[in-house]
Parts: sequence; C-alpha cells; structure tokens
Amino acid sequence: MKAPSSDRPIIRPLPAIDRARQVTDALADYVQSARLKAGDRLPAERELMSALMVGRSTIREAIRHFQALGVIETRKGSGTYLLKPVSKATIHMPLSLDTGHLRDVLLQTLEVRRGIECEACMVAARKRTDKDLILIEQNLDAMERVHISKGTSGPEDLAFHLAIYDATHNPLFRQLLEQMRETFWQFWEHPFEREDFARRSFPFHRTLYNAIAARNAEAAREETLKILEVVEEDIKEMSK
Amino acid sequence: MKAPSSDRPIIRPLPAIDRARQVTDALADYVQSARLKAGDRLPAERELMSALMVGRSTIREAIRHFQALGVIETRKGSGTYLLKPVSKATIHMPLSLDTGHLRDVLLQTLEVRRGIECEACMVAARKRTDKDLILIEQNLDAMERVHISKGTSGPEDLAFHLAIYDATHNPLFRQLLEQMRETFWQFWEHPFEREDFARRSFPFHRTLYNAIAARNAEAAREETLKILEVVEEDIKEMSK
DNA sequence: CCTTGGAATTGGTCTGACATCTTAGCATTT
DNA sequence: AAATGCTAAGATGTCAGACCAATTCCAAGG
Repeated sequence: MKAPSSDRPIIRPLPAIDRARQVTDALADYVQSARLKAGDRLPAERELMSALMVGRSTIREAIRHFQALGVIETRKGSGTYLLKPVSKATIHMPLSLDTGHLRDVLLQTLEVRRGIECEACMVAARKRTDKDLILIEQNLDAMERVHISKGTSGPEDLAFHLAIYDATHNPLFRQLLEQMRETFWQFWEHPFEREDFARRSFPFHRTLYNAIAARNAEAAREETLKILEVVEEDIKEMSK
Repeated sequence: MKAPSSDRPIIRPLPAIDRARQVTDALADYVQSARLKAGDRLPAERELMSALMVGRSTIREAIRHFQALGVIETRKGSGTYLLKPVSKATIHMPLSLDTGHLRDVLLQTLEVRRGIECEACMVAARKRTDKDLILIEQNLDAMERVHISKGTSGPEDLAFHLAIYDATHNPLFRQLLEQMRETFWQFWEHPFEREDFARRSFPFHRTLYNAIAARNAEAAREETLKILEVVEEDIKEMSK
C-alpha cells in the first residue's frame, strides 16, 4: 500500500527513464530549433549546463555521444562545432566493421559498393529529372576538363558521382556512399589519385551519363560495373 | 563573428594527442586481450579508472563513446555489458539519416536494400561452398516447416537470409544488413509479421535457393527482386 | 596599421560526494 | 527444506568544484 509519502515531492525530477536520453534529445532539439548548420558552434558546455539544468558531466557525456556518431566535433579552447545538422527525427545507424587484412577490406567494401552504386545509378536513370541531368552533365564536363589539363580528377570525379546520387531523390544513397567514402578514405582513395585510374575509367563516365540520359537503367548498371572493375584492378594491383 | 569557412576539407587533422582517443583505444584493446564475448560484463568504472590511471569521468566518456556506437550497453546498478566484440582494428562507420515521412523512409531503405541484398545474393551464388549451401537449405527447410504450421515465419525468414549473407564470405554484408534491419526494425519489421507476407513471398525463397545452388548469379538477383517486390507491395499497402 | 601581450573563454581532466538501482546473501517464515 | 523478505554491498548516474591547457579576444604599445 502506498500512503502519500510526504518526504518525497509528488513530481520527481524525472528519474523515470535515462536522463542521458533526455539530454541528447534536448541537444538535438536545440540544434533543430536554433537552425544550426554544419560548421556552426554550439553553446559552451557551461551555458548548456545552466540552460538544461544539468551537471556539466551530463552535458559532456551527451556531447561525447554525438561526437562518437560523427555529428559534432570538439576543439579544445574553442568550442564544439556541428558537422552535420541533426534533429530528434535523425536516425543514427552506427556500423562496427571488423577488418582483417588491407586487401580484404578493400575488396569487401568494393563488393558492397557494387551493390549500392549500381542500384543508385539504376534509380537515377529511372527517376532523374531534366534538372538533375543538367547538373550531372555540368559535373561531367568539369571532370573531363580537369582530366585533360591535369591528368587526375579526384574531387571532380567525386562531384560527378554525388550528382548522380542526388538524382535518385533518395538521400540515403548519398549519405551512405559519402560516409563509406569518408570512413574508408584512407584505404580506397589512393587508387583514385593514380593518374592511371582517371585515364582508364575516363570513357565509362561519359557512357554512364548517356545511359542515365536515356533513362536506361540496365545500361547504367553495366557502365557502373565497368567503372568499379577498374577500381578492382587497381586494388589488386596495389596490394599485390 | 567569423567568416563562414568555405568548405570543410575531406580529411581534417586530428587533434595532436587526444587523451580520449587513447582511452577508447585502451578499452577496445582490453576487450580484445580479455577475449570478451557479446554479453560479457566489463570491469567496473572504478576498476578501469585505476587500471588505466585516468579519472572516472574520462572512463565514463569513453564508455559513452562505445555506447553511442552500439557496441556496449550500460545497466544502472549492474554494470556495462558488451554487445559486440571490438578491437583496435574495428572500424566504426556511424550513419546519420534524416528521415521524413514514414512512407518515404520505408521506400528509401527498400531501394538501398535492393542494391545490397541483390548483390549479396549474387556474390553468394558465385562464392558459396557446399557447406554454405547445406546451411542455407537447413534454414530454408526450417522456414518452410514453420510457415506451414504457424502461417508466419519471422525469425526463420531472417535466419535464412543471414545464412545467404554468410555464404558471401564477406562479413560486411551481414553486418550492414543486420544493422539496417535492427535500426529500422520499428518501421519495416511489421510487414514481415503479416501472414500475408509469408504466404506471398514463400515460393521465391525456394527459387532463390535453387539459383544459389546452381551458382546462377543473375537468377539469384531476379528472385531477390521478386521477394523485395512483395515487401514493396506491403509497404505501399500499409501506408495508404 | 600591425604586432604583442595578457585576460577571458572554453574544452579536458581529476577528485569527492551523494543518489539510485541491482544483486547477492542472510535471516526469517512457512 | 523451500519460499520469502530484508538488508547491505556494489554498480552506474549525477552533481559540484577545482585546476590545467588551448584558443580567442582585445587593448596597449610599436
């Protein structure tokens, strides 16, 4: 039986479910309501402390939470900065991948990329608007110009593919592939820097564009496979 | 204020010697050296504190780090438990996905699954060993038995597909799809529970098995597409 | 105008204390 | 002997205060 215990207030300070969850939600909520964009600085820990009425350690652990998720970045003496805008509706899907030898990692990620990138190009071929197509062509032209003048085309190659991902009108493709590229940059970006790669993969980018322009999903898949085959050759060459 | 930074470089210089990084590495190192398995309990915070010779707040923030990455789980009053074994060689790839309406999330994740699952089944068809095939068939048989007796086959359906992913001999496929399933369970698991789904997708599982048994990658892709088409129907039906 | 120094700000860490929850062990009762 | 109830130890959760280290800002001085 529960007599109205007078020693404890009726309204408890919400110990029901993890306070940590509340704080992380509050932080995401603040980012959303304050319209913070990537690069913006968050309030100082001591400000958030008094604003949310929690201890500093709680704030710091919430910051560590988003830091681990790659959403924010802390700079000692300067502040904490937003890398990607978040809100309470943001879903976080952390992947933990056990890696073996370098060659295995490269080939395994390549297999996954084959699945995702081919599908992205197929969807882009089906769903692209005329506006998307123009953007893709602009990036392709820029890529070809740089390739002719400098021999390599790292950033322009990336921009071209990103334009295709955006043409899918499915943000997941871009977020997935961009994050994969960033995570495995140390591994798979090197082949892209080889002038060899740009030269050999060069013709397939134009044909890929043509396939997307013609709304030919199967052809888009074929051309993407050819590009990734060049990548595979480089990986096997590099780690021999 | 400060001038808006033009754009963040792809790779940014790591803060010289981050103590936090050292502690998280040390924690991952301990998990590896102690041969901890999923479900095992980690030493208490105060033990780790003195073992690693750092303050408790530092330990807690490192724990929060791995907690955000879904690697460990803390139970108040009990301890911190390992969900997935990690080591210093474990690569963490956190994805932050901005979700819109439920229907969009479902269809967008389905497009990505189409890419990954089709590729996984194709790779499985090419790389599967006889031992893999036996495992797949066992899971298929179990699934059919349960389907006939109970009408639904949620866990068994999952086990069947996991067996296929393992047959790729590429751990990334299983880790990716398992994590996606876990993250979006609240959204996409419901269609799987419909007896309707089990009935309509039933025949394609046997044909998918046959394609993998025949090492016919293209056929495996076709059958996977058929299964996902049933899923798509359910999604559109559910959110109408 | 530019440089330079110091003060203010901010994240990083440690210590200590208390609250709350879980668990295991002991004592009691059945 | 088995089931039950209670207490105490141990664990995480949280707060507070202090200090360190790095950065930033601004005013004094060249």
